[in-house]
Amino acid sequence: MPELPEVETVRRGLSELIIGKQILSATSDTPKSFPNTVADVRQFMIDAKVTAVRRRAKVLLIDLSSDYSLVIHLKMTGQLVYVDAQARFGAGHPNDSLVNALPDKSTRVTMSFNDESMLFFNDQRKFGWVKLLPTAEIVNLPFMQKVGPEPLDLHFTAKQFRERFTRRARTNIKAAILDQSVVAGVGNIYADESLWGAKIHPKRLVGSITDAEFELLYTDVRAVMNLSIEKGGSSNRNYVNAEGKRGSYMDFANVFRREGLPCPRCGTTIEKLRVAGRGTHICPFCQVL
DNA sequence: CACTTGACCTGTCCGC
DNA sequence: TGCGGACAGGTCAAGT
Repeated sequence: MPELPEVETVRRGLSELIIGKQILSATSDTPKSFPNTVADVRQFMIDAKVTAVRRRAKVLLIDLSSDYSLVIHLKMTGQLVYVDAQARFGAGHPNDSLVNALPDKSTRVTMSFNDESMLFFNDQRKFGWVKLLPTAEIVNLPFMQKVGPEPLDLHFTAKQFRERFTRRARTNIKAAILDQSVVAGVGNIYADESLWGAKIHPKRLVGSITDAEFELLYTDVRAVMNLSIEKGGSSNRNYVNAEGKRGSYMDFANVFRREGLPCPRCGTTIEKLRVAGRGTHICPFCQVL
């Protein structure tokens, strides 16, 4: 899924597309994907206007004028795709190949707005979810309580970054950096990319990593995420932005899904291994145990 | 507590 | 062409 840069890309897109619009309908055939009752939807969602679109870690928050919010996690294969009235009804719209097919068999939630535009939550694997909750209760959710700091926060320092890892000293760095309670938003792609950037082997124990290496990792996590946001995220398989378009970060990836190809830094053949239960890509020359 | 593994789902790809 | 198994961007609930 969508890691921080992909969710941020969706957030930015939706901010431009749905703020101020009034929700006319919201339906789902998949209770697991959208557990709220019809009565809740009617009372707190229908006729409400979108007031803001926010993000915390990999969670997207759509605030409504009812003081409720849609809390959305895309997990592995979730998409939020907006379709405007012209794309729905007009012929030859530039977007039509991607958005005219909606809804499709992976559509889990369908919403419509007062300008005849629509928003679809699609999710092939059904791991993701949309939940309608009072805005004030979001901070009390268990995930929100324990999630770590935003790595792109201007006030987040390298020292704070390093100190977040002390609790996880006895595990490997890949497992630790994927742990959302350590730092928010890093997933499998950006874990591999940033560890390559900092020349740290993903199996290195956290306790063995030096301050200088943490400084590099801090810099690379931020650099990789900023670049990916600039490129509209990574479309490894399913990911698309709010307009149904793919991101291009994978064209700039150094190791992720590049096994068998040369390391851009030294030319050594990139290898794939398994670390923390996840497919993991390294340069065996740049990243040593 | 910290750490590891399996479960949740659907779809695709790869080897036989 | 079919079938079985591994694997896929994430998190949780169980185990130890």
